[in-house]
Amino acid sequence: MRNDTKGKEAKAGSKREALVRATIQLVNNSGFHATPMSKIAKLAEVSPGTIYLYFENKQDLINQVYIEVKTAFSAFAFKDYDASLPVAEGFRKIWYNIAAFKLQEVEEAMFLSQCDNTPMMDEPSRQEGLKHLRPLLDLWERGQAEQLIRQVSPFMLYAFSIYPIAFLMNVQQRGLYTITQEHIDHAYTMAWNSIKL
Amino acid sequence: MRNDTKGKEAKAGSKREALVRATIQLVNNSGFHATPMSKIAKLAEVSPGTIYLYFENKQDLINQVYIEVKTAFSAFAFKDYDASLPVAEGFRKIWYNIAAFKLQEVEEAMFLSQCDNTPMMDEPSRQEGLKHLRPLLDLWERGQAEQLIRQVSPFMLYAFSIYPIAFLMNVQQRGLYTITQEHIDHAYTMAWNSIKL
Amino acid sequence: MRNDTKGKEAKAGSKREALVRATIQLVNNSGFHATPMSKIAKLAEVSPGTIYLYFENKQDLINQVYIEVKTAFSAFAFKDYDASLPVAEGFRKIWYNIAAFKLQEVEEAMFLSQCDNTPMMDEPSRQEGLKHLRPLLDLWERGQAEQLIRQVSPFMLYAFSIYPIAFLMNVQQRGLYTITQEHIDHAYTMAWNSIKL
Amino acid sequence: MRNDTKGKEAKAGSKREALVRATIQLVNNSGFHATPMSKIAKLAEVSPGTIYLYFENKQDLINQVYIEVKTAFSAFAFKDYDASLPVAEGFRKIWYNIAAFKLQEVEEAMFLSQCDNTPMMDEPSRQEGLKHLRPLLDLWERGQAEQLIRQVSPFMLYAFSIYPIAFLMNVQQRGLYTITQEHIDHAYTMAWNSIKL
DNA sequence: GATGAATGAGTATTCATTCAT
DNA sequence: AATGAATGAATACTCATTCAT
Repeated sequence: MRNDTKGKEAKAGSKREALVRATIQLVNNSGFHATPMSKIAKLAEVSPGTIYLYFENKQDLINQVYIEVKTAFSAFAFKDYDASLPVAEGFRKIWYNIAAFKLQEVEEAMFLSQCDNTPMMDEPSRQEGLKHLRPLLDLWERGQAEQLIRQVSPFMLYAFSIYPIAFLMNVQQRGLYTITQEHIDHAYTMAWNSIKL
Repeated sequence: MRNDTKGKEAKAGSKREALVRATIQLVNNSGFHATPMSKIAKLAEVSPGTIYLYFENKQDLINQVYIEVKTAFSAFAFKDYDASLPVAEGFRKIWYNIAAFKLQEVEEAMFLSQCDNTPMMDEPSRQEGLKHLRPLLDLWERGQAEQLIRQVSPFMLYAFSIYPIAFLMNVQQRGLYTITQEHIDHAYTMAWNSIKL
Repeated sequence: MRNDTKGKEAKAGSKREALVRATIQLVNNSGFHATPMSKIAKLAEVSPGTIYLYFENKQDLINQVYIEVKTAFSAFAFKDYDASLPVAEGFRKIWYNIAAFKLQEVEEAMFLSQCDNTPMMDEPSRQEGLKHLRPLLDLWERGQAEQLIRQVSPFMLYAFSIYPIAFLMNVQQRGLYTITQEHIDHAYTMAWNSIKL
Repeated sequence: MRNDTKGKEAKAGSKREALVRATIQLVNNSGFHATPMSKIAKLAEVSPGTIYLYFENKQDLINQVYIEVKTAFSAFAFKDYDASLPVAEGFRKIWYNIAAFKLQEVEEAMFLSQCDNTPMMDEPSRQEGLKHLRPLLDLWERGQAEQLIRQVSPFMLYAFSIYPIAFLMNVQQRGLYTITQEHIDHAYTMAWNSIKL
């Protein structure tokens, strides 16, 4: 059912897509430098040479994948979010969105986590990725103006309210811990308690 | 003036030490797989062949370095800590110790952070590294029994009170943020607020 | 404005021509093996696949280009030459023609020079190219019969009277030397002095 | 007789030497870009990786080989030459030396010829190679001052008296022509006739 | 005829590891 | 213990060639 239809249904761009998916998966399992291009090609059912039709080189490949996943992440994070919401409600919305992403879209989330904690990413792409958080930063600023949020750097707010979710995801991924809806609700409370005034 | 004194001042085992230091530094800058053994040897002023007198292979090298740094970390974390201290005081002590480590011993801290967020470490070594946190887990258990600490998994407590420090360190390391004593005090409050009942 | 006119002005066969021109230019700059087919196609504003409509493969491509340029060369060399001319006059005519070719049609001349000094050409094509010099060899034979030209192999006559022009062209091409009409006249004298009796 | 003694007699530097010889031979037969490093290694009976112990990369390899062969060439060219000799005698000496080199040390000579007529060499190395001809240029200058040599650029003198030898070598190498001592003497006369006043 | 996406064999180069000294 | 020259398997990337459209 795959080979026979490949030429037809899998139109333009499908190979690029397959490569992106393969990259995420393999980098998650082995890390960037331990993942050969040939393996990526094989998993994507594509010739090694084909990679270079869509990406300039290995670095460009993860750069592009990173941007793409980061974009998907923020789309997810701000889904149904409205900047006119009250601060507490807005934060709750975003926080639950991010938690949902990290715990459902595990592959993507793990990939981002590795990119963000490793020297494999080059600085320009990292900067590019940061931009996407703008609405959250704006929300926090508003919250601080309204005396609802602690008067500390957004880095600090992020560290204590968002970053912990990544840890929980990692731990669950390694099979050490299983996160239920109740856990998530607890986690939200802890996040909010740490940043609220 | 270098060669002639090397043999004297740098007794037996000094080469191992130099290799460990070199590994930490280079892995921080480039990642595990992007760091060649030859570079490690060069920075340690040692022949490539010598590495294999002290370590079985590359994987064994980072494994050993990881354990070593993790041990140093916990020694630091529990310095002057006494299990008979009241919970709040005990936590404060440990938390400030860990923060001091992360912000002063940056090289070691960054190395651990990379090990913990990357597939470069094998599972046994990872497990080995976890053991060192025992006293903190005990403290939390006691705190929960005394109704001082939230009734959630230690993973959750760790995620919201300890893990954020690593983020702050990363951000400072990248030159995006400078952490003062005042920031640390704020951070402590946020950490405590998130886990206290 | 490019695509719509291509089909009109550049009738059939124009693509082949463009490919030949592109090949000459690129091989001059980088050598045969350092010139990818894709680059040739790009410079000729043609698809890579199109090359194989006109040429069997890469080797066939330079073979054909070589023959073509060699043919153009001899047409140039024997322009206005008449086998009934006196030997000295006939040689002068041919020599100046060749000099003019080498110094005016630099692209073609450099291409030939590279083909003749490199293992990139296969022997059959090389032989094919040699045939074109027949009239010059005949002239020399006549000159020897008339005791005007040294009794040595035509290879020797060629080496000392014709081959040097290629060197001058190379040197001028590299910007080390500029050749004026006066230089050419001197060169002719030197050529003639070396072969005359 | 080779394998059994390899480890002993073939001390330091022997591998480099073998690589240089292999490079000359293979580049002569196939050209620079058509010669894979692996083939060079195999012919030199050395591992591919070993090449990079002695040479930075492929370009550095031919650069070094070129300089080395060019140096051997000029040592040969000016053997027994004494700047105090009369011009005609000095030129005869050098010319015969060069002819001897080109016709005896065919491998080296062919290698130089290919380097000098191909874009494979980078400009710095080419310049470096040129320096070696100094004594010949000095001799020509003196000859011009003494009204013995034509008042033309040394490029022209070289083109007509030295460069032709390379052509004869090529032709002989291809099996089209066999050069005897008598031919050489003729050639010398032709060379001298072209540059003398 | 013409295209250009796709291929996969081939290439330069790197690097963990060994071993004779 | 220590060295470092040597290895060769592995890797990123290129490019001649094909073929479905």
